[in-house]
Amino acid sequence: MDASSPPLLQDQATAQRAQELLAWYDRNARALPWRVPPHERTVGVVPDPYRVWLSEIMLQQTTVAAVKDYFLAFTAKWPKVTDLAKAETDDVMKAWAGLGYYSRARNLKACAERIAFELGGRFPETEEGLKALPGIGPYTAAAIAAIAFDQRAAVVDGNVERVLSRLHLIEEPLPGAKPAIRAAMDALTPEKRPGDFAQAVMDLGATICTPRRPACALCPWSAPCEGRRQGIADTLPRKAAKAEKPTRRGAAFVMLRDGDGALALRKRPPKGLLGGMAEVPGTVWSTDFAEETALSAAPVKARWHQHLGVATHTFTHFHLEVTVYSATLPAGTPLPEGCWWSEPGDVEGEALPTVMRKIISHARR
DNA sequence: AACCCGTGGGT
DNA sequence: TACCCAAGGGT
Repeated sequence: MDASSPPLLQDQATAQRAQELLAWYDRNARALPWRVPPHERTVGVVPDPYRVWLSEIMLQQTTVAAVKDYFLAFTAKWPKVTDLAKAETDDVMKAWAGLGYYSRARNLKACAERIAFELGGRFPETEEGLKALPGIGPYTAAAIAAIAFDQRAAVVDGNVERVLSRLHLIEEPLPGAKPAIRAAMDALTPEKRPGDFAQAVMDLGATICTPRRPACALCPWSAPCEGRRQGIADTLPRKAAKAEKPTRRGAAFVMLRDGDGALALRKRPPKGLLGGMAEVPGTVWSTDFAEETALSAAPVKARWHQHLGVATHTFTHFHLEVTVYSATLPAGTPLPEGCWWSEPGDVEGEALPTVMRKIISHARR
């Protein structure tokens, strides 16, 4: 189905349903740093596509609360897409550190360069054009097209899946239910204010139609909601059971320079887990890590001290336990290839993912 | 198509 | 505590 053409099934009841949600949104829209509030949009204020794009990338699988400060920091540092395009990749990775899913940061930089240097500094205004850019998939392309360019696009994220699976009592588990949900959103999305409509469904999902204990009494779609009528709204959408997470183990070697306490770091390979981020040198993380032989993997000969316990972290698909060793090296000790010294005041600003900050912190115990 | 890819907050 | 989940994309 082509979202750019009007839906054949936008009958009167469907149109009214959309208008009821927009009216709710006019009164209840969340105020967010990247958003133009509905009352300003009606006066002709249009959101900056750069800010819409940046926020949408940051919000991929990431909560509003976590994104806010990063968004403000990025837009203060790089006010326009051309600023971001001209930035050093390392600086972008440092600014992204802690937000997770680091391929987003690399794609963000690549996308900014494409727009600044190949597209004359302008974002494509269609879903198709947007989706051709790195880091922009079906959801993000639709969201930018609708929010920044008033294109009628079916924006489907996790909120939309939850709200519409309840509204229409779609009981097929995800991801199988995606086509039906997408069709439902397409049928519901109005010609006018498609961006506000998308954000309205998302706000509804975030504040009323929540995963657990939805506040159906406050919902503007309470009356037509089939899931509520059947009393099973809070069980939808159904999802396939997920595999359990194995535990991987490894060791990390915290090298401190005698005198100033500088910390030795190195850069991870550009792709894969924590790609392109800084790390404390260590072993690979595996399910059959041999604790006894860990020290033989130390990057330099030194008096290694093993810290009690382990640093733990949980990734998307595995748990991690890291045995932490530390040593103080005499100033002038040559570092292994690829390592650098990060001085105490600089460590916080390095492109260190959260797991590495935990490991460094553990070395103080 | 199924798997890989982070993190923090809520329950 | 352990699990769920969040404005998903790439391969």
